[in-house]
Amino acid sequence: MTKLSEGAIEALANGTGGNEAVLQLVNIRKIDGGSGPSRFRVMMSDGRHTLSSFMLSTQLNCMAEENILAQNCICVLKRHVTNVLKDGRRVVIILEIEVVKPAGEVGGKLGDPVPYNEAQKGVSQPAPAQENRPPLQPQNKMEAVKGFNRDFGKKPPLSMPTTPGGSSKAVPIASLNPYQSKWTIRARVTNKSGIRTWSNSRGDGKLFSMELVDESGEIRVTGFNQEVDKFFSLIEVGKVYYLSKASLKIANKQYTSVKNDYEMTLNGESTILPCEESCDVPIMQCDFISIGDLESRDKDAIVDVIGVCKSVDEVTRLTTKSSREVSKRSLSLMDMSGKLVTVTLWGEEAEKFDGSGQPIVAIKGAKLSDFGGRSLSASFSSTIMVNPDIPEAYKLRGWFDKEGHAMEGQSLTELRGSGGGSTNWKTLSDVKNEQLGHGNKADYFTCIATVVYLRKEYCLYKGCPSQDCNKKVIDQHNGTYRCEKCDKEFPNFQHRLILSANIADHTDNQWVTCFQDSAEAILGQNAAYLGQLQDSNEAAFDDIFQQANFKTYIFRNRVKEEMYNDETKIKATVMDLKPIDHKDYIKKLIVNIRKLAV
DNA sequence: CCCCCCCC
Repeated sequence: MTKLSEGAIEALANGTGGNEAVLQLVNIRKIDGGSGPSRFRVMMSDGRHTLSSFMLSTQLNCMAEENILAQNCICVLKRHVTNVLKDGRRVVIILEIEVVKPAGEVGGKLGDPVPYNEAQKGVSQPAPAQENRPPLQPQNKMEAVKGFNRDFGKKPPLSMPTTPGGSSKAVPIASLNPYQSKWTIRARVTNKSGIRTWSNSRGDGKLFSMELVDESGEIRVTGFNQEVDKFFSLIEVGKVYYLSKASLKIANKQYTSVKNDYEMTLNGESTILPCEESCDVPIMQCDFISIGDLESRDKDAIVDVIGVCKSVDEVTRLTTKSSREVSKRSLSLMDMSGKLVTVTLWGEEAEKFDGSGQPIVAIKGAKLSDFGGRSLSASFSSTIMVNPDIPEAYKLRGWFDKEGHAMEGQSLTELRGSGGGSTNWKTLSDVKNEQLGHGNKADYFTCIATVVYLRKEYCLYKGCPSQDCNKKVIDQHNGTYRCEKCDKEFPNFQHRLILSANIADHTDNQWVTCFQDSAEAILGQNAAYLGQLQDSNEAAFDDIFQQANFKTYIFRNRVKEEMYNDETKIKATVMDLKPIDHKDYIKKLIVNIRKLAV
């Protein structure tokens, strides 16, 4: 029998509620979120009182939508903040909640709770303390120390300071929303961009952005034009500021790992003041995932990782496809999963990185790539911390010095190319005999093979014209083309290639799929021209396919098991191909012959 | 109001 935390509702209603209260959900209701995400209002009971002024933070909406939070379920309130409205009423925003008994396993309403209302507050003031129940204590020590949500409305606790010069209190970042405009937060700057300019059809200007953190959460802030002039030079990474009044809008998650549904835009009303006194605002909010778990994450996911820098490469300069010069440095991180992953740093981060002494490196907001299996890229929005002063870092340091240093570790990033590791050369029969690509992960191999057949049917498709989308568009037969991915209609499309090729070596043959770049390389023509030719000159189009046959290349392929109506098949995709460098190839053959001779 | 994430 689950026991509810009697008295918890009264404490929460008075802003003195702690965490870990066991409550029953009495009612949950979706309210119109206007232009923002929908919100859920929740009524909770502690068996004695009910209170309807709970709001689910939007991050937890899925718990309501998936019916995890449903009428009658028993929950533990793990983390919350209290917001005081203009009229003095309090709203309890649920930041973290755990269902300990699902709705289906609870018969009905527990006890006979009556609605708690503000009127009772004055009368029953000391009542809860006299009762025979343990006081509500946060179980988590960290929360007890930081405890910004206890004692709300009494003396200002450490993390809920009085604003500079003033009467009001700083509010937690997690409580910010677009519907309240008069607030001050106190937060630490964890990341600050440079000044960037832009120019497009909608205008031009300059901007900078930064990331802020406090005990409750984090948020991204952007300043444009005048706000750049006003605030950019004031902001220093690592320092704490009071920030008042800015616009909140829905964050576009595509571009950031900052865990907040909103982001902030500085406006003419905004003020930023450095916080001079020392305080316990955290350094950074990270949600580290184990390096071993990177294997199961999707490509392009934005993740936080921490590991020992086992090895580091020299910095190199390279020119990008768009002929930009950039510095690059790769390093290898290992954690207690015993797995290693290659991380690429760019630009200034690459230049200034010092990996000597195998430091602990934490990266917030790294992008997961599927290059060579799994690798990470620390991009402009990432924050790199060397030997950060956080518990995870000390734990890893201790582990590595004691036992981790002796481990070989297993890399998720397959080394290949001339530097570092060796190319995984296979014949096509090896690929089948060794069952490459079977199991959950993809395998990569390099082979020398000859194109023996190209399927010219369906090799061209109408692709989305927007940059880097490439998704197939739907011809609406009214002169417009719809892209489901961009959710837009266009007056045009661009031809893209997806070419099925049969390649063969002396051992076997294999169907492979070539996308744009590799297909263009095989056909020796670009997709736009092929698209044009397909409709205008069939003979010339056919000829291109004839000419492309029986040419030999070095293919780097990826093989992976895929499901096609209940049947698993191995799908091979060409990652890249290049002509044979005969000098290199002969060297390789000589090495192979020597091996046989031993 | 931006949204650049690069290379093998």
